[in-house]
Amino acid sequence: MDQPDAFSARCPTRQILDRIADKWTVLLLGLLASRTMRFNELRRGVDGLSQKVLSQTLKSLERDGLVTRAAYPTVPVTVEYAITDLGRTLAATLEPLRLWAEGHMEAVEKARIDFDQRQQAAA
Amino acid sequence: MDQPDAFSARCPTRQILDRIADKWTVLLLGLLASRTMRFNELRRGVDGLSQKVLSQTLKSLERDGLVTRAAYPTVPVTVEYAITDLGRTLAATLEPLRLWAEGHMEAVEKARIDFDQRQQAAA
DNA sequence: CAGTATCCACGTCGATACTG
DNA sequence: CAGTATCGACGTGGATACTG
Repeated sequence: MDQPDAFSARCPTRQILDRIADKWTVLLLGLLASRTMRFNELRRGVDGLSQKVLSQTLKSLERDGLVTRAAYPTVPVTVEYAITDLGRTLAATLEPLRLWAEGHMEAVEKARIDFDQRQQAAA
Repeated sequence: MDQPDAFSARCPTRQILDRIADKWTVLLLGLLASRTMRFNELRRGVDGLSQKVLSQTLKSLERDGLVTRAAYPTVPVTVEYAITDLGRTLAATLEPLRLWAEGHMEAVEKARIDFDQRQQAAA
């Protein structure tokens, strides 16, 4: 049987990589790794994330077995999102990514300025 | 001064996260981590990646200081893409992501089947 | 070989309004 | 509170053709 290989477009791994290598996935799993949260709590936790995309992303994460959704018949309804064991293993590999972005922000911004100046000089 | 915070839409970190949490970035840096490669070599190495998107992505990676581009005036022209030290630190955090996708592919696919069946049963 | 330029189909996203 | 439905603007991406 074939080895999983993300470099091959036909491998299901490719599609999974596309889903997990996603800004919102990184941030949402980052939040849920610390504790269970409600829908609007997540919405407030991730600035700039619309209700529609949050809803879509959570549904994908649930379908992929990364989070669970629990609805309680209170009035109004209460819904709790929790990370699964599988999701926790992913969150552990995603956290360094967020930390890299935060830690190397200045280096990247400097590189951009240098690059843009070289472009300017060439033109 | 503000702490970098990817959860805030205004922080530059967010934009950087958006660029690095990308399928093609993961795969391209994965290839370049092992050795310097030519344009068409990268194209062949990443199945399903169009010439246009490869070109765009490489330009972004170069601008962000993650890869370097060296053109040699041969006929026809030879262009070598190499990873930088900064890029290497990112590649090191991206590789676990690709490995996670490859390693947990079956678990995710199983979760999807289960989820879809529950949806079916509910409808 | 290593791109760029152009066109267009497509999906994604935000905004808005509505519901149990 | 936690969504869904609809719409329209937008950008992304593929296919194709062309260039130094």
